[in-house]
Amino acid sequence: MPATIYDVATHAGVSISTVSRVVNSPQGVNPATRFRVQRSIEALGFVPRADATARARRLHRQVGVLAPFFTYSAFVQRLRGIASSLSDAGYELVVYNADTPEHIHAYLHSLPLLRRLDGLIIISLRLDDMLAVRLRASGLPVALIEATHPSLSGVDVDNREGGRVAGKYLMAAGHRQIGFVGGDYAVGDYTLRTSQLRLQGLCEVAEAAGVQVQVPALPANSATREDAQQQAFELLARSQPPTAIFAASDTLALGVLRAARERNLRVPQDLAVLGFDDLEFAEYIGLSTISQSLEVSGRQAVELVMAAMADEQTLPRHVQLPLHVVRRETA
Amino acid sequence: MPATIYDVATHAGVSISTVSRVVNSPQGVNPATRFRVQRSIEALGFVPRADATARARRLHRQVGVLAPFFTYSAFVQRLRGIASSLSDAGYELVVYNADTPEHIHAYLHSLPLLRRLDGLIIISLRLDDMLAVRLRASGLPVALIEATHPSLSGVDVDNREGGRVAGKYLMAAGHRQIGFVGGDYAVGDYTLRTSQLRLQGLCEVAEAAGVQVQVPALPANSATREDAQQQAFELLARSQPPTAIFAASDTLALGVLRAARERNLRVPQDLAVLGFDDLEFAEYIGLSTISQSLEVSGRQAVELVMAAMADEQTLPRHVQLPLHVVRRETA
DNA sequence: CTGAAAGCGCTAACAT
DNA sequence: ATGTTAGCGCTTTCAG
Repeated sequence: MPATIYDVATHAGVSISTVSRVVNSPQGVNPATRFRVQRSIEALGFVPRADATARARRLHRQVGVLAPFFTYSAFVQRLRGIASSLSDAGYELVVYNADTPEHIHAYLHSLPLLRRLDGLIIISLRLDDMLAVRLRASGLPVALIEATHPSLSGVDVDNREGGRVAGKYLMAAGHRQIGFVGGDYAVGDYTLRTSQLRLQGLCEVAEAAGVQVQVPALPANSATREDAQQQAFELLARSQPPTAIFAASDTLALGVLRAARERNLRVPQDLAVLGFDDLEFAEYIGLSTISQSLEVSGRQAVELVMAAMADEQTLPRHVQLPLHVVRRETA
Repeated sequence: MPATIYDVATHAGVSISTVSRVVNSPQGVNPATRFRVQRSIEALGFVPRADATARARRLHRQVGVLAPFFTYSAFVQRLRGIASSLSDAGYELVVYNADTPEHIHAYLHSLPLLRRLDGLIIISLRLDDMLAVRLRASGLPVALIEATHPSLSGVDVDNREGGRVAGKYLMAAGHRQIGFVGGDYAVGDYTLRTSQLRLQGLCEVAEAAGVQVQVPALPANSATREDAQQQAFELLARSQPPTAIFAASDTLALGVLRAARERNLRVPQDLAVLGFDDLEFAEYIGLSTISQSLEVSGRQAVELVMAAMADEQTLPRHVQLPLHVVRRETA
């Protein structure tokens, strides 16, 4: 059994308060006593147990991340930012995998009551007003990533603007027939419709310039590479196929690339392909894409929860990250 | 403030013990009383606080994962398996990102003493005897992934055999000049040398068949795509370049693929490329590779820690996962 | 079947 | 400067 604060106190011939003090505010204790206690601490290998400390302080030094987990690789990128900021701040990261609406619901309702977390970061989940307000009232500091809500702090990007940026970029390269491939990952009522927004942005600028946007007839209610491939096949089979395709995510772009290869289309000469996200593999495969600074969004979210943790009354803050196209080889 | 067990007790006119009983072992409580208490629980929205319960039970329902985090995407795949098994078992997952030897050291020494975790899964870290024995003695149930040690449970694959499998596969396809591209991600003394082992396996079977293995002159002390690309360039510039390259990981294979493209080599006609890991993107890009069932390894590790948690005295178990080649388009 | 009371290992007033 | 003591919110003997 590891040593407790009582063992140290006995060993050093002082009270537990003194031991606690030399651990937490050494300056307030007599140097001689402090030294003696420190020796005892080392001799016994004493380390305050995190749970006992957490309980007494009512501070757990853990923040949670709730997300429709590995279904979408952008998650990992954001998590990387979260993890490193959190660890810099001396907090642990606990991950809640929520792939189904039921799981999400359960977590969202129990997490605040369990009181094990100092803060919670919610990724890529649309929250309705009731839930947002309830979370806000629960006392558990929250920050959103990708989704936003007036009553909760959040980081996001302007997805519609992302679509515009993509459209302008492709038009500037001379394309007059632009295809779109998209789909959102569905998690019931929590589903975020970023793909839709990106399409809207694309349409806006295309329409203004008199350029055609071709959207697959297939329902875009999924976000896998396979779906994207099918969508691309459909587009490419048309009488006047697009010369460029904007995919709503890098993962989907992979499907488009594959479709192009199977149809023996050269990229970007025969078909330009532009993704969205700038995932790690995008650089690897030379995919041109719209970067949304995923890692930064994670860091920002940590700042936001921290702010909420520091002052529960503080007003929600919203930050919008910039978007920019990363030109590589596919468009 | 959320309701406590005292509030419920008062509300129902019973003692806290009774409330605790209806929550934890309802069958031992008079149905009438139980019903009354249950009504109070619902009325007050009582949920036992996880930290208080954890403290009283000395069971936190959290297991940690320590790994040189996002440096290697195989991590994510394994984490997926861990996360889902853990959540099935009603445990939370806390992630410790340890990119530097210092961090790793610090975590390995503090985690057992902090006593916040019920178990720990350590990924891709070589532990020396002293550390392994110390961990074993610490009382914190541990399971290793990718590394193994006699005194700790672990899941791994036979990396040397992986190299053999790769070599045989490539030779069966007729290759007589096989290149190798490799490198291990370095984390000081904790560095695992799987790339080396895979190379050894390759050399074994190649030698036995009188086939040349070409290894880059560059020191392979890194594991990035860029390094792999440089290594591949070097190999391809030789007077008798390899007709196939075995990359020690899928990520490295990406670099080889890139090098091939820049040299205008058709894959697999001019150059066959075989990876290792079977990461998610391998399927996307049609990369032939050696699968090592990453997700399964995560699930297995959870089983191992759970076993260790159930009985601290239990002997360490070691499981070795099978390897198989996944034939796709690059080899 | 139910209640009283002793922990769990700390921190943080409050005393001295 | 240091010690005493009351929590923190549960679980779990031990009595009754």
